[in-house]
This record gives sequence, structure tokens and C-alpha cells, in this order.
Amino acid sequence: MAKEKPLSERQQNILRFIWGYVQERRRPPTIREIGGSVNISSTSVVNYNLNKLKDKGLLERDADVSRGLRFTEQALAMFEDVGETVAETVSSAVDTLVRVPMVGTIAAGQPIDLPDTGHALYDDEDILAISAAMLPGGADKLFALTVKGNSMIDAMVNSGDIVIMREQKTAENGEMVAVWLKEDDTTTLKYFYLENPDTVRLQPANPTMDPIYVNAANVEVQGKVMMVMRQTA
Amino acid sequence: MAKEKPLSERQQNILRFIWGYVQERRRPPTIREIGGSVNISSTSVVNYNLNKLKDKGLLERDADVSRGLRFTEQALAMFEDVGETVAETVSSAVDTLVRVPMVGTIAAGQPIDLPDTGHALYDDEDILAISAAMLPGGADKLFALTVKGNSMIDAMVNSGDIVIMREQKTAENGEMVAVWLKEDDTTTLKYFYLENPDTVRLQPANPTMDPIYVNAANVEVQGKVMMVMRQTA
DNA sequence: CTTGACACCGAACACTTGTTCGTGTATAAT
DNA sequence: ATTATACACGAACAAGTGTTCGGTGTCAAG
Repeated sequence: MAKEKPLSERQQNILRFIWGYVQERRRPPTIREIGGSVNISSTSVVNYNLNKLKDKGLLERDADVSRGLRFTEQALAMFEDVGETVAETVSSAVDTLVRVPMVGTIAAGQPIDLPDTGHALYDDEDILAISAAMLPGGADKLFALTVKGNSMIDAMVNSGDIVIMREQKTAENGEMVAVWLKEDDTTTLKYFYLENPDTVRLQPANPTMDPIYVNAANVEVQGKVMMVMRQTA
Repeated sequence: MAKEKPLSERQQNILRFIWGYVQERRRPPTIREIGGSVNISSTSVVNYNLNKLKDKGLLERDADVSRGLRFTEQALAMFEDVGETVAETVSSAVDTLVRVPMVGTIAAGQPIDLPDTGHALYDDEDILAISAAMLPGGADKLFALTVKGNSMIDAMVNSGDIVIMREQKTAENGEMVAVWLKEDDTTTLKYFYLENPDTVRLQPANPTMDPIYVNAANVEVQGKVMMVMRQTA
């Protein structure tokens, strides 16, 4: 792309006019309509300026057709910065969401049923949407479970709470995970620490409660807890 | 509007072609382009069919200009029913979200700073978006606070959790509320019960903990707790 | 069988629209 | 002083595009 000079005032006015015209009439303007709006009486001056805007990467032109103008993505981004259309604003807002399927429940006495790959099959009402900033790492392998029973109070998790998890078979120290304790037939949500190759410390979220130490062979990591949500109304 | 006959196959094909052409090239097609796409060799037959679609309320036509076609809202709704455009799908998805401003913190030793009316002024990064189904009653008067300190563990709320609240000065029995206890200089989050006109029972969320009974005059309700969210990753 | 409505068609035409040409002015660089 | 570039302009032209006209064929109703 040619090295860019700033847009002239006339060129800015042309862009604004084209934008407004497209919003209102759902088609691009003609050379003569553009000229009329910015007080250019000659079609060749309009043509010259449109070619400058094309050189600057803001317009595409189709030759030898009527109304052969189109904004480039760069130009559309420029207009988005100004926030001029609801549709584009909306579209960019949705890019900042992740959509998490509600796939079932979690209770102490059974391992989690992990979801099948992908969740395009879920109905909208089984999808929980939330700001992506709340769930770093993107939407990959996320699912949500509803908690049944009071057995996870040590994790500061109540019955009825929603736990959002990311499928994961191993854990890093300090991560909150769902683990299935094979000998106890129990699922628990706790912070994971590998004390030594044989021993795992599982630390409750409630800081007033003591950790438990279990044999590493007894621990089956089922997922990383990304978020807990409690509806209170 | 004239009594409508069903669209002919040719007319359906014309509408589909126009739709696809507009999506791809960002301008309406010419009479001749339409004719070429549906095997009509005569511009007057295309003209005749476009006028029929206009009579049926599906197109608007501007006379004596090139590419003077536009879908009516009725036609756009028809296409939406088919779910053909991302923009409209996205727009309807966003209608199922609420956007909650993050306005500050909540700690035991101070009353909440309630936000000013409206939150159009907040930056995007201070807005938390979440499925509307999770927050019944709509977006009115919602705000979010980050918890500071461990003093709300009895509410099953950890330091760092996010509390979403709706501004409210009174409470119904069974609602979880933020209350400022004047004599104690304390904010607490508890389930509210008016035991008698003079006495309020404040019930911790943790079912293993005992309630407190306070003089109703000592209690200042500051908002209803709608949701608690804990990031664990 | 006749009539009217509808759908279709080619051709001509009028108008719209984009491109090209030749020219002029101002400014910056050489 | 000269040259190059940017910007500007009116006019002419070619091509694109929509409208109109006169006509044909099919089908349903009377």
C-alpha cells in the first residue's frame, strides 16, 4: 500500500456521505450524487478523490458498473471506532463473549459426566453466555455443571451453584480442580498441590478448613474449575 | 396491500439471488444481472416480476436510478426466519444478555458506594456481560462489586469474588441482601427475615452457621444480591 | 368458442452513470 | 527557472441501466 498522507477534508466528507447514504438507501451512491453532496461539480474530480481513497485502502471500486463502490474492512473498522452502527458494535461485543453449555450436575457421590466433543448441538437455553474476560483461555473445552448437595461447602460451593469447568486430566499446583477420589467414591472441588510424587494435598477453598492428603494414585483429575456462579435471586 | 398469491418459483429465485448478491457485493443487482441469474432474457420480464414483488410488499423500488431496489422490512423478516445472516443472529443473541457495570468493591467495614443512575458512561472493560436467564428481572439498577476481605465467608463469599446486586432499599423475607449494620459499622451479606416489626433475622448462606438477630432500626438495606461469581482460574 | 387475466418476450429508446481528455493553478523539489 | 506532483475543473463520450411498446402464449371462466 502506498505511504499514506492524512485524508483531505474533502475526502473525509466523501467517506461520511457514502456511509450515511449506504445506511439510508442500502446502496452506494453514484459519482454525481457524491459530487452533489460535497460541492464538486465535476465527475472527474470525484473520480480522482475516490481513486485516492482506494489507494489509501479505504474503498474498493468495481470498474464499469454503476455504483461500483464498497468500503474495505479497514474503512469499516474506522467507522466502528466511531461506533456509528449498532450491528457492528453488537458484533464486536459478541466477540468478547464465551458461550458455555450447561451439561448436567456435579455431586459428591459420582464422577462427572464429561460432555462429548463440541457443543454446537445444545439448545440456546442450555448455553450460558458470559464476558470472555471472566474466563481467560477462551471457550475451548468449557462446560457448566449444577451442584447437587451440600458436600462441597468446603469449596465455598453451595447446592444449586453453577460450576464452569475446562476439561483437563492433569493439574498444576494451585489450580482448583474437580477430582474423583477412587477409594472414597467421591468427587471434590479443591486446590491441587503435588506434595511429592506419591502424595497430593487437596486444599479447601474455605481458608478456615484444613487440607486433606491423599495418595496420588487415588486421585483422578476431571477438570479445572474456572468459575463458580451462585444465583441468589 | 393487494391480496397475495403465493410467490412463483421465479419470484422466489429472484429474491434469493438479490439477497446473495447484496451479501456478497454490498449493492443491489441490475435488472440485467437478475435476468442472467434466473434465465430471463428480457429486461421487461424482470421488470414485471420486480413489480409483482413490490406489489406483494417485499421490495421497494426507486424509479429511474440504477440498482433502485431495496428489501422491505417484511422481506428482511422473512429472511431472518431462515436465519440467514450473522448480523441479525448476533443481534438477537445480544438481546438475551444483560450488561452489568463493575463499580467498585464491597468490604465489611464500610457501606457500599452505590453507583449513580445509569451506567452508559462506563468503559467496555468495566462491563460484565452475562446471559439474561441468570439474572431475572432485567438489567435495571444492576451493578457489580468485588469483595475485599474474608469477612463474608459466612455468606459463602470469598475475597475476590464478584457480587452482582440490584439497588433496593427494602427487602422481602428470604432475599439475600447487602445490609449496613449501623451500630457495628459493618456491611454483611445475608438472607433477610423480618421476624417482627422490631427484629430482623439475618441468616448466613452457609447452612452450618447460626443466624444473627438485630434491631430493625440498626439495619440499612443497600441492595439485593442477585448473583455471586468466583473466578478460580 | 370467446374473453380476460396473467406471464412472458424482443426490441427500441431514454436516461443514468463512469471514464477519459485536455487544461489550469499551486506548491515543493531540484 | 524548471520540473514534478497534487488538486481541481468542464466537456465529451461510451457504456450501463431502467422504462416503454407491441406482441405472443397459456389457462380459467363464462
